[in-house]
Amino acid sequence: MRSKNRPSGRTFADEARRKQIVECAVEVIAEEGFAQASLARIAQRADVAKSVVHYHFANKDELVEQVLMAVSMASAALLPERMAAAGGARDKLRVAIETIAEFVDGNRTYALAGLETWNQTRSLPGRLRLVEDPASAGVEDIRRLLAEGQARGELGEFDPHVVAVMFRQAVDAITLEAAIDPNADLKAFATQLVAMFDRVISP
Amino acid sequence: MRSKNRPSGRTFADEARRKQIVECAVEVIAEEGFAQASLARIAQRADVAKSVVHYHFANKDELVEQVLMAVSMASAALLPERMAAAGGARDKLRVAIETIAEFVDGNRTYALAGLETWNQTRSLPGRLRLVEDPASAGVEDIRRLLAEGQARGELGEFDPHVVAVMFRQAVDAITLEAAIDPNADLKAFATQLVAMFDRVISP
Amino acid sequence: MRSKNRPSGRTFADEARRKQIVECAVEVIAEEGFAQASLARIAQRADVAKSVVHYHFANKDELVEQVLMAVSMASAALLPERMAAAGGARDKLRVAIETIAEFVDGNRTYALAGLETWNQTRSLPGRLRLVEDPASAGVEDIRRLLAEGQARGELGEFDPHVVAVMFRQAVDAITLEAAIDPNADLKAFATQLVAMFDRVISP
Amino acid sequence: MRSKNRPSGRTFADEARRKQIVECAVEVIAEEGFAQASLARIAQRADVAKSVVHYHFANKDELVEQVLMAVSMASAALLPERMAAAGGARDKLRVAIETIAEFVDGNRTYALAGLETWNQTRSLPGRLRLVEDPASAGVEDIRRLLAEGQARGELGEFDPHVVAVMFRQAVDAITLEAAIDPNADLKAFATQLVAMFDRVISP
DNA sequence: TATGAATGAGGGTTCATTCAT
DNA sequence: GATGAATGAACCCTCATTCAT
Repeated sequence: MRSKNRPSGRTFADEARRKQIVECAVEVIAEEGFAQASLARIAQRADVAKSVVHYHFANKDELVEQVLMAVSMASAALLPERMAAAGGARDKLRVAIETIAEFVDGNRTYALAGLETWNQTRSLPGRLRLVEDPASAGVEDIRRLLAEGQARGELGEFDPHVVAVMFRQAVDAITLEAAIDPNADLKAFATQLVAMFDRVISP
Repeated sequence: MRSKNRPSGRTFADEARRKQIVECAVEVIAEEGFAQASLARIAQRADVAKSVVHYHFANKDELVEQVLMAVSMASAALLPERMAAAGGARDKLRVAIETIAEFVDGNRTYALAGLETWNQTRSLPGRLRLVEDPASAGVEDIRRLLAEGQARGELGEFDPHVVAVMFRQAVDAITLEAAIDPNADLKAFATQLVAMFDRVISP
Repeated sequence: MRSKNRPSGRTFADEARRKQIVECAVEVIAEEGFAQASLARIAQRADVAKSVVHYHFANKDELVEQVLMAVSMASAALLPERMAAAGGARDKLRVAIETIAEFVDGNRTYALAGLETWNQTRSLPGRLRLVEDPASAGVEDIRRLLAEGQARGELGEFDPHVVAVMFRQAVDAITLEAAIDPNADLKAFATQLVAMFDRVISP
Repeated sequence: MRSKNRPSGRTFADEARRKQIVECAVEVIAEEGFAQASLARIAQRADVAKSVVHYHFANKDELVEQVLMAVSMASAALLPERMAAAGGARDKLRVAIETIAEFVDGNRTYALAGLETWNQTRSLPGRLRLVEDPASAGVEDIRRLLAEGQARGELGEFDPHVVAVMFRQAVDAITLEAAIDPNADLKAFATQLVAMFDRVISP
């Protein structure tokens, strides 16, 4: 199994196949749900044999991990850059919400797959996590951003942990909104979220 | 199958067994995850044969439905009464959050099982819902409460739908907090949530 | 188990229950097929508990045996008397066909249940027969009737065994005809059968 | 599942395994009865895992369908050709009976499996048929043959439907004769059947 | 008498995984 | 690189049967 023996020495073709399979997994998960996303179903969608999936991924867990990775990559593509460009903590939070909403809007499949997968593989006591929370930009990062904003006097009084957690929940809410109603106006939804968080963290 | 022949005329003993099995299902779901909660695993926990579960429940869906019911019952026991007793919309929201946090705190297993089950059975396009969202007290109810508060001039300017959605997310957040950290101080968490929502909806 | 301990000392009520259950079994078998006729389904139809069936019958085989018996009894009620009243072998055969057709016509449920049950319990090498062929009045009896008719010079030349076998098949054909087409004119069908057999066995 | 992806593009080896499994199913059905022919039992006889059967057949119905097909193929191999070669209707009927008897004689397992399967899957009101009656060469075909013979003046007076039905019953009778007595002289049995039908349909 | 409750064996089916080619 | 074939474990479910009450 290449993926185990020389993790960094993969062929281009290799890499392409992997990406294709992950892509198909994302689609199946988003459209039919995580529970329905069997290897057979994914392979069928990729129009390859079931064993091809096992040739490229050591086991299903690795594929799921890559799905999470792929979604994480895709969603976080613009985020750091844009947040860095933003002025203060308030602006950064606004930009984060808007960017994520924009991403979800343009990549509903990825977003929904990420949420589905994340929910189904959430760390339960005893169950090991595969990767870090992909879609939420990291609760801890946000918490720190908020705490620093408070320290700088830019933000008002509130519990940074709770607000950071609710930020992650807001991200999920955007995706859920998209899943429930394919015609939902996510931009407007995001605007209202920004307004809400702004009211919470303003001095 | 009693559950088919006389759905409303169940024996005490019958009902007791059903409750016991539902209880075991709740525990397995909470501790090992919905996907791991096979009938075999649940029966094993109840220390009965697999077929006993089928004797008391027509099929797995009925059992899952009862799990959702049980959680819903348990969580909603005090909520309506307390909310009715509360003064205005702000107070009602505060009471709701505090009551739910109190419930989750005292019934972490139930709360987590509810969230797990709810996530796994969430309506995907094409998938039918069994029962209404149990843990969240109904987004629509909250939205109406908020909208009426605004109409009365009691509350400020904000999008009632978005805030209602975030209220549901807050409820989930409480449960997740409890799941992630068994020692989490949910009362404090709830207090901060109340503060946050209060800032959002105040005039 | 009464039915085992004192086979001839059954209560009236006992006997009535048995008959009722057998009757329900007949109906279920005829309407839904032998394979679908589980004890649960039969008990449900009789509006009694599944265990009641086991109280009155040692096991399922005994119930099936009784079904075969009941059908046999019902179908053979008039046959011997009418055949005895008939003149020669040709007349006896005619009367037999007509009587059976009449019975099937008036008791399609019984007839179909008999055929279904008989087919499913037919003696395979290794499998023991429960009772003798109920619906067909006995191939051997017919063979003897035919052979004696030949010996007496009343009938022509033909193989009594083959014709007897085909007589049994004719009986089944009547039932099948009724099963396939609920509006089939069995009387006419029987008339044609009589004509056919008459041509075969006439001198 | 090959059988789903490319139904007409099966490998040789694939086809061989399918044939082997069908063959084993035929044997189990013939020797132990249709009701006893579970996938486990069939797989056991084929000396493969139960899941192998599911790899080659989508479900049990497809396997049963193939059993019916196989029996049908085998039994009808020579029939059309030989009947076409026969002169008139009387000759065709004679050839049909003799050919079928010959087939049953040389393929008792197939014949019995066909009869068992056919009986168990016979259309009850509400039950769908998988394929057409395999073993009986089609009642309707025979009826037409007879009616045309009558129209041509080649045959005498009789009900073509009833005689066609009895022809099918004769075919079953041959198989049953073989099942009841492994040493039965089917050739002689067929000869007598031919004589019988000849007497019926001759002018 | 009657039955509610329980059970183990077995049913068909799906699945992730392995392996020879 | 790729895959067809096979597998065993586990899944949900049905069944005839038993037994205490």
